[in-house]
Amino acid sequence: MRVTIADVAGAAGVSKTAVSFAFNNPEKLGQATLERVLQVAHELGYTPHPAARALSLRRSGTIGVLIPQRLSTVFANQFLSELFQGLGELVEEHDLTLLLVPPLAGSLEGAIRQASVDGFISLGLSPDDEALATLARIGIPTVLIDSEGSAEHPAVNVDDAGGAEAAARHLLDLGHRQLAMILLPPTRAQAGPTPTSARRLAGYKAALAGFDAPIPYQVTAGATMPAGARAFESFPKGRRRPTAILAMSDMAAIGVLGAAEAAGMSVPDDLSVVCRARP
Amino acid sequence: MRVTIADVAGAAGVSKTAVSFAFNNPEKLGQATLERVLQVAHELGYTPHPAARALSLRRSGTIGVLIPQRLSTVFANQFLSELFQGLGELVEEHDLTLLLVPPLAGSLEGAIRQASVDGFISLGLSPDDEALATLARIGIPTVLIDSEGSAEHPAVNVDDAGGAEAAARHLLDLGHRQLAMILLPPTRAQAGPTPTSARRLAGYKAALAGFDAPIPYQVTAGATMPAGARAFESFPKGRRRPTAILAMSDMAAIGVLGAAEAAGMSVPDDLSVVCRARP
DNA sequence: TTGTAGGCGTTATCAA
DNA sequence: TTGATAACGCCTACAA
Repeated sequence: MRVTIADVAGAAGVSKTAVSFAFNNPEKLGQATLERVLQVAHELGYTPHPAARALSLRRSGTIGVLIPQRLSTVFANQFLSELFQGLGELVEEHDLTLLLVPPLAGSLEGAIRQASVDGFISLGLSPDDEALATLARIGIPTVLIDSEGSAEHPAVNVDDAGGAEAAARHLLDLGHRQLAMILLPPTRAQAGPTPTSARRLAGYKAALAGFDAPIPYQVTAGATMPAGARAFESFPKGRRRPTAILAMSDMAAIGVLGAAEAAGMSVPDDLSVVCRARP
Repeated sequence: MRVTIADVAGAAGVSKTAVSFAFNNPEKLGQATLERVLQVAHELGYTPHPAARALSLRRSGTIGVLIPQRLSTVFANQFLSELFQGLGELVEEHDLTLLLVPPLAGSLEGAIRQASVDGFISLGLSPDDEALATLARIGIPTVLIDSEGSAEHPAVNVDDAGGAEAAARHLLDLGHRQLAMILLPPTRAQAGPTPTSARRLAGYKAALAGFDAPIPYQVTAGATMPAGARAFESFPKGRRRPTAILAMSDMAAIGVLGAAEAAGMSVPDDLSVVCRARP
């Protein structure tokens, strides 16, 4: 049986209040009482029950991270990995803990119910996901990352357009005029370019608007090395051969590097390649 | 204000028990009542308070993972990453969630107190860590990974000796007789070989015992590529040149690969290299 | 089938 | 400074 505050109070010959104070408001207790209570508590191995504490304080001290993917895929993802590093440092500063909340038996909503958290951080949840509505109804503060914000849920997002524009301008500033863009493929869910792809493309175009360069060659490639290599093969040859590549996917860019090397080209001497760390 | 079970009961015109049953023992309710309660609960956005539930059920539905390192370092570690993949799948099967518990303000003990968990999995905690004693006193079931087990705490560990023996035997079976071993360096904390290094070395020796091979060349190298390259440089030349390497560190092994290639050797034609995925 | 009441372990209010 | 006592929100015998 777990040692409760009453056990400690009994053993130390004081009231439950005194024991509680010993842990939470030590200054409200006499020196002698305080020491005795703490001593007894330690001997008995007493620790406040977190759930009882959370219930009473109406605060659990943990932040939940809503993960729409399976937990197993999270750790392989470079972007998420870095995100967690930052989150980890941040919550630590505030004496909080992180609760990773992947879908429970396929459903995020079920998982949300289980989780005793003070707030959620949601990763890339679709804006129309049921879970977000649930969260709003229950009234748990939630911040979105990588998805469209809404009235009840503020969002933090990567500046796709700005980043893309900076990347493109960098190449143009270097003097490159024959560019090639490797775009992200549409996802299965929806036809047409993904919002991310569209925003980055807009950024590229914004940069180009300030320069007198021919329209860049465009090709779509999945986020894999072979896809990147195929994209490289598809580039125009001769005069219109691109001298710089804007790749939206890291993996595709790596594929380009390999293909370029195989073709006897040197990066960055013969070819410049820019990409993003985001998948 | 959070919607409670009483609010739902009031709105639906039933008792709190009925509402509770609707969620936990639906079969104990009449069809009509059940539907009405569920309907009202949904409209009001009611969800059982996890802390209250945990307190009452004496079970929180989450497993804590005790991480002696800072959370930020965890995601960079290949071994831990794979471990989490497995853990993630496992807890999911049982409708549990994983709570990552890094040191809170530098102290694991403080973090343990915050965490409302049914049990802990501890990663590489030193057997004499205060936190383990605390855990035992409080009485939270705990399993150790990567550390010595004890009476109160069972442990799950990598079979260092067995794995090393298998690796060495594999090379010997391939016909190699001139082996080199790249051992792990002692940690700063203690002089002499680490327990891991010692167990693997014992495994290597056990394999060698069954073969008529000269005593392998031994060199110690840190878990870095340059250290591996230096180890390669230190190998004997000529007749006693090793034809196969047993490396205890992946990174060192990669260093060996690079150095071998630079030296014009082909792997595995001129040299065999075996290593382990564990850091 | 439904309702009443007590307990889970803390914290916090209010007297003493 | 200390000690009862009432929340906190839920679950669950037990009784009706």
